[in-house]
Amino acid sequence: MRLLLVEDDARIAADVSTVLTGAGYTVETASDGKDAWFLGDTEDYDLIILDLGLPSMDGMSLLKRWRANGRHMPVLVLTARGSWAERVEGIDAGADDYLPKPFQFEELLARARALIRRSVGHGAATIAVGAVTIDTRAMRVSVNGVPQSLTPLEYRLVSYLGHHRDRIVPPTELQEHLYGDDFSRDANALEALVARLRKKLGAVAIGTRRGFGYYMGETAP
Amino acid sequence: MRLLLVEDDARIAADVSTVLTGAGYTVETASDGKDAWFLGDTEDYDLIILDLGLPSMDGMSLLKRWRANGRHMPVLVLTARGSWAERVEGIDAGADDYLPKPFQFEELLARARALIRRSVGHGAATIAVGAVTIDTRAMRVSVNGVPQSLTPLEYRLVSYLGHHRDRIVPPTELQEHLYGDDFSRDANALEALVARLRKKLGAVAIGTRRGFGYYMGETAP
DNA sequence: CAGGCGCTGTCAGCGATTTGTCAGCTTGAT
DNA sequence: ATCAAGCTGACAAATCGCTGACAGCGCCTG
Repeated sequence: MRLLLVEDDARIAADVSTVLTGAGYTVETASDGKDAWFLGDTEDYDLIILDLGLPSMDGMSLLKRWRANGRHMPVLVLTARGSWAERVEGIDAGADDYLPKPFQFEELLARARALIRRSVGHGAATIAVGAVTIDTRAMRVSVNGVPQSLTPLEYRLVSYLGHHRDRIVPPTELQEHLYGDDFSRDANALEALVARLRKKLGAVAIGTRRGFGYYMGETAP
Repeated sequence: MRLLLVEDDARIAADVSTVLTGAGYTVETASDGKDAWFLGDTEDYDLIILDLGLPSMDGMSLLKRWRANGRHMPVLVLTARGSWAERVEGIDAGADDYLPKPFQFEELLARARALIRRSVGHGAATIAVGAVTIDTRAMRVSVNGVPQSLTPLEYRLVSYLGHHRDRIVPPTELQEHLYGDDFSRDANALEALVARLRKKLGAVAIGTRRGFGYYMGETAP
């Protein structure tokens, strides 16, 4: 984990840095606003610890400018104990957490852990099979990077096949998944659906094993 | 946005609930640990506000059990002003933020906003999508800089879609977050609401993906 | 307390899209 | 070569979402 500590008081910076390093983080330090701005804007940190009241650019503007530039890393703001109005401003400027000075190092560490823990695990759930990519979060499917417009039923079908890639899925299983317990449909409905899908995703995207079912990906001959 | 407030003191619960509702949230309340446990474990909330010291199960265990079950919605913990050691414990148990009582309602709101926007992945308090700008702090929406007067329900809808921009939001999810557990309404109520909103924000502000849901922003065809 | 107003849910009808069905065709296994 | 499984294009039916109108409700004002 890589942290940026923005703090102008050299002694505090050294102390905090020591504690953080001791806790297993890689710590870089910026002592003035310009450095901080540059580093925060160009480098990737897992967390930035930002002291308000810096020379050459105040911390609040720094934070606002990072956010305006679309930087989403977690930021923990350190500040002198202030009024709640000040805290509200800091939070709305895009701070993720706020710690009044003086603070216990344990509390700093706990909050740092919490922020880092929260920022991971936002992984995009996408499945890629051949040229086809399924973004399950956005419910969007693309072929060679080109987004396709699928109907709800079509999407459910690729999604199911994608989740069960490299496996032959029997038609009965697909019917069950697509239509639930509603038996009324002709067996051909599924075939027609597959045909329409292949037209959008490319003929090779979905394979047929005669007598067994459909599949995406690789299956033993 | 749908919130769960866990608070055993009925008067505090009523006050806080009123404030939150006024700020445009859908608020549900649990007054004891068992209810809270069940709701937090089975329902989808954008934020849980948790008072420590409940009858029948204390807040800290509640939080730990949710986390152990893999629930990672943001949780804001309310507690009597305590030692930093207690705060550290709360944070390590999985709390996302911590607010000592007594507190100013503005600060509660600011922290709630911060947690919600962070959990959906952006840093700033205003959300801009196309011509539409949502100021979550002032609860104002403008189109091309021109402020619009929205009804409370309309605001909740844009707000939710804005927070989840570039993502298709299924109608069921919207119903849940607009109406809470009161699911008595006709599906058409939502459609009517969208129609009214489009009349104010412009037809292109909110997109429809037939069979999937509504969205703001880019979800290329 | 009455009246008015704004908000929101319900209804009914309309297009447009999606999906099932049918009929004929292609393909692969034996 | 034969036959059944699977494919495809066309058409019809079902579904979904949009809209304008209306009504009930709560709230404010006079």
